Amino acid sequence: MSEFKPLDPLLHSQLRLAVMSLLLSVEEAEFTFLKEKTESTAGNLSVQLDKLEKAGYIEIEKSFRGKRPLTTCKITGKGIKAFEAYVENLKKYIQ
Amino acid sequence: MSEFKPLDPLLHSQLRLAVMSLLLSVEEAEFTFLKEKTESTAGNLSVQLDKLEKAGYIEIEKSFRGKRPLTTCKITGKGIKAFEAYVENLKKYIQ
DNA sequence: TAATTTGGTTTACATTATAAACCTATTTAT
DNA sequence: ATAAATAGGTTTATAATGTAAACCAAATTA
Repeated sequence: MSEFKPLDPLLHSQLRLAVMSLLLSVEEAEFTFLKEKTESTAGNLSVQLDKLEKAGYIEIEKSFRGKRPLTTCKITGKGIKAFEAYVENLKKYIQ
Repeated sequence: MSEFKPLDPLLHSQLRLAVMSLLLSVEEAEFTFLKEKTESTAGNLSVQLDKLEKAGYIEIEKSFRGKRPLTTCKITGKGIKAFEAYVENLKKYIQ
């Protein structure tokens, strides 16, 4: 009943979890949007996005808007599944 | 609406959260009980219990059962409040 | 043309988590 | 009686993680 399954360390991080949460609702978001919503520093966000991408939880597209770089993120199917599993496991910790 | 409040770092840790979760339901638990339920190593558990105690989230009593040392833990009012606040904040991350 | 801003990345440092090693005392086996 | 194993932990060393500060290139503004 009260079994504590391991919590995916990639998701059990405040900033990465916030990012995933945002991406779940919007399905596509710019770096600056994520930065504002999460109130993180750019450096921290950059690092954490990298990790999520390497895990295959999000996809990152780099392009230009006008002449400036633009980084766009979207969650993947794998990311959605991982998030859902994480939430299911987490619930057993918090009832 | 979708504001991400900071998650108490003391509780946003798999093992410490599991411990707090257990202590909430039983109100008093022995070291070995916590160790079995959380499937943690004694060393890790020892360290994490220390942190929870230093934060005032739990109380640790050391005594003897027969001739052997016995460590008993119980959650404090402060701990309960912190746990509840953590859960409230966390919910905004996971809907 | 110098300073500031945008949109980030890289790097260095501090914190954290974890396992391994250790410790003291007790119990069991020889 | 002595040695080996077990109980019930703590301490310490190392690896992993999170974060901010420093940095960079290009564009914009003063």
